[in-house]
Parts: sequence; C-alpha cells; structure tokens
Amino acid sequence: MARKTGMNVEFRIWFFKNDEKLLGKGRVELLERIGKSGSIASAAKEMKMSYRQAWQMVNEMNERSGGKLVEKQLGGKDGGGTVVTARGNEAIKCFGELEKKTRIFLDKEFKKLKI
Amino acid sequence: MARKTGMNVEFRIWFFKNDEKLLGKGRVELLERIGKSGSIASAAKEMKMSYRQAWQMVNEMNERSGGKLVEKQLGGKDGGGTVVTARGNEAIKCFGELEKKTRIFLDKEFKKLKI
DNA sequence: TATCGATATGTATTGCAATGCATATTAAAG
DNA sequence: CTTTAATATGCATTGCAATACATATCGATA
Repeated sequence: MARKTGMNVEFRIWFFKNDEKLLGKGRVELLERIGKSGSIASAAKEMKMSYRQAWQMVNEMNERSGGKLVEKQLGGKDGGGTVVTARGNEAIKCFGELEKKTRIFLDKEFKKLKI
Repeated sequence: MARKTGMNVEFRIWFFKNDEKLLGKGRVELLERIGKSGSIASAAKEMKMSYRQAWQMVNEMNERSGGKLVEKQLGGKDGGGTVVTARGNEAIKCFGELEKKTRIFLDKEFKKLKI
C-alpha cells in the first residue's frame, strides 16, 4: 500500500455528564460567540444557525452541567442579553486544551501506523 | 465546580484521504461484518441499515482509498458475495489500534482537567 | 444454458431534525 | 409608565438524507 499518500486523521471530542452530551466543538464555539457578542441571538446569526436551535443548545448545557455556563440578563435599554459565567469560561478553556493535545497526539500516532 | 462528578469524554476518529472521509467507526464495523458474513447484503441486514447505503459506503471506500478494501465476487452457486482485501484488513486493524490508544490517552488527559 | 443469490442502480416515499415565523414575556433604563 | 431588544416557546413548513421497493446485471456452477 502506498504509504499514506494524502492520508490524515480527523477527530471530534465531546464532554459528557451523566451520559448526556454536554459540550462539543459546535457548542463551545457558540459559547465563545455568546461571550464576545453578548447575546444568543447575535451568536446564532454569526453561526448561521436558527436562534431556536442556539437557545436549545444553551438551555441543554445549563440543565446538564449542574451549574449554569451562561446567564441571561433580561431588560436594560438594550433589552438584555446573555453572558458566559466563570464556569462557562472554564469549560471553554478545558475543551480547547484537550482538543489541542489530542490533535498533537493523533498526528503523532497516525504517523506510526503502517498504512 | 463540583469536580467532574459524572463527567467523561467521548470521541470519534476518522481516516481521511485527499480531504475526503475514508473510514470511520461505522464503516469499519461494516467492513468487519462483510468479512465475517461474506456479503454486503448480510452485513447491512445485521447492522439494520439499507443495502443501498451499505453499498454506497463500500463503493466510496474503494474509490477513495486508492486500492480496493473489498472485492466483489460475482457468480457461483450461491450468487457470489464480497470479500475484504488484505488492504482492507490492514485498515480495520490500524483504525482499531488508534481508537484504543486514543481512548487511553483521552481518559488520562481528562482526569487531569480542572473541571 | 438455466439457475442462483448477490451486486448495482433508478425512482418514490418517509421520517425527522432544522428552519421560519409569530408572539408572549421579561426587567432595566429613560 | 413606556420603550427596548433579547429571551422563551408554540406551531407550521421545509429540506435532506435514509429507507423502501423494483429491477437489471453479473458470472461461476450444475
């Protein structure tokens, strides 16, 4: 077999809590964009997903994590918004770090394969 | 944050060739079942997927891998079937090994996270 | 050359998740 | 109070991928 010409490995990781999906790449990106933009609505628009879906994801994350990752801020002259909690930012950071380590690990291991 | 009570990490890996998906967990299982049962049709039935989908997966794998992973065997008193090539078995083995190593790596790294 | 069961492929149907749209609710700020 | 824009939620629609079904093709064997 031609040794891995043009071959590479890709991956996804997910954090689970009580056997329910808590966080994946998409949800982490959503959290990050909520953090920067200040609302679920604008984060959803940036990611070209429906507000409804974004809201549901956020809601699931909050329900499942055992402590809110984001917090709504209703009211105010600009109608309110949503902020990412300290716990949410921790989660983002942990996920990103593990992704990075995994990328390095897999590239290294993939090179060893006789394929 | 309560330190990872009930938390764990899950993952999936894929082998790509020229930026096209070549192999994932499902396709590897399909290959394995083709190997044991001797036909795409019975492998598909075992996995409760449509024959059409199974055939398409096999076809894509063969087209993309740059060397067949399975080979059809038409004719014969039992109408023929499909066998997994040496290259196909190599691929199955490599994928399984990398999955196993990744499982170990991720469990270890996940424990280190302050989450 | 008739038989066999699997491969190969077109077309119609279905199932379900994502989207779109409408609207009620919220609470701080002016 | 009124205004504001975002959250929260019901319901109809849509889009797409998987399924279902029908059928043509293949080639070793008997």
